[in-house]
Amino acid sequence: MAPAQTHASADRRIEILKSAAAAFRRRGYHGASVDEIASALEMTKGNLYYYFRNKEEILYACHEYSLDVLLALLADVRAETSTPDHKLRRLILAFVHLLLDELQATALTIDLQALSPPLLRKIIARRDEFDRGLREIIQQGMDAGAFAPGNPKMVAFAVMGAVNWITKWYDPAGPMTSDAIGQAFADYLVGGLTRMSGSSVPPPAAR
Amino acid sequence: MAPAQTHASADRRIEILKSAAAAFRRRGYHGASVDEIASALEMTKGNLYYYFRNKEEILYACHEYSLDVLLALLADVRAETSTPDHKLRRLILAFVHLLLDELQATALTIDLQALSPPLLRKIIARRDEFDRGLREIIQQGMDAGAFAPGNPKMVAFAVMGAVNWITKWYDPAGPMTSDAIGQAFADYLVGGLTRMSGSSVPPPAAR
DNA sequence: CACAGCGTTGAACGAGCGTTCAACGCTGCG
DNA sequence: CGCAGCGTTGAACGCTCGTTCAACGCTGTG
Repeated sequence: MAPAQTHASADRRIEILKSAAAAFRRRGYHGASVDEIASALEMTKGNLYYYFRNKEEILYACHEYSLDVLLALLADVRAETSTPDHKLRRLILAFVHLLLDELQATALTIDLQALSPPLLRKIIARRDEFDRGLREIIQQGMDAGAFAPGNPKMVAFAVMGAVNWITKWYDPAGPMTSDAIGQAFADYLVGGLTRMSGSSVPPPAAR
Repeated sequence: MAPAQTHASADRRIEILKSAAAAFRRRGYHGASVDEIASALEMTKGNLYYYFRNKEEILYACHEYSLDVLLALLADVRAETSTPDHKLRRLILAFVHLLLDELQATALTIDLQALSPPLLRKIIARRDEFDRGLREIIQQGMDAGAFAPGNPKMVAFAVMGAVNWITKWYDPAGPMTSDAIGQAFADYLVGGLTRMSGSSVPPPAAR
């Protein structure tokens, strides 16, 4: 009946990850204490070690979880049969939504480099996978002439930066809902690439 | 003869700040040890306390220094008598250049929230000043019809995010020079806003 | 009722790190 | 030459925090 759980109460593990992600976002990996993560859940820090081997494994699991979610989204968008600009738009909208409403605004922002090399490599490999997917969409748009020509790698980095940076200023109590932010970002980041007609309008004045 | 120095060897202080900024970027504020900062300069950690009261003051000075540089740039650009799109373009180009070549790729990225409230407030006030300046330029462009209409606050956040994020992936030994990155980002981030004619072309297809 | 084992506790340990400080060498001035 | 003081040293202290672990309660099963 209950959903598949590899070992001990997977739900509890996820609660811990959410608390940890929030703490890591606020204070950074080294700044957040294990005790702080536990207290927020009204458990003792010793108890965390029943679910995770150590603090690093918690960080690793946070990144894994975020990447699971984001790569699933990417696969979803890729499978669509629509134009690159629709794909990019949907990707940004959903990314912002996931980031703010599901991932404790934390996804790819927290200290990757705190991980030891073997774990680090695994995370980087998957993050690169996401990057490549994003670049592919942008490249397709450029090839089709729907997007202004440019370096898709740089554009992808710019998009990722703009979106991930939201973490730094977003205030759930602020005037902008996560939806409104997503719309505004998609408008700017996709609209800015899109050339009016289906054909070749020259790139903007600036050289 | 020597340039103005408030107290003890200002040059030495700046060397320390550079080392600290680099360490903070790699490991984060809490992850970087005072000893690590000192060792990189072949000094002992005790000696750092001759120049700074404590670790927090070093972090504070890093932010102050970065903001000095960036606000000077902003004032410079503001004083120009050119169109908003030229201003924005120049701001981005120079920001990228400063960030990568002068500020150890560290500017606004390092744990602000590690600062105690009084210091934090001072930094945030100046960062907001920069934000306001950026928004103002964007607003002017929208008012003049040179930029597509939108929420200038969101656009400003997106630009700041894209640029500051460079820190996370930039590799001085990589294929892209800081200049090339600046060009690519300015093309995308400004070009994306710019509407073709001087007048009112409707915003892109997507709603 | 007895037993098993999962989830939990809280105390204790040990390492790392920020910070302090008394003492030292070096440089330049009187 | 002797003195003053700046810049530097390195050892020591104390606190925080990650991690360990033996012991405990609770729940459900035989």
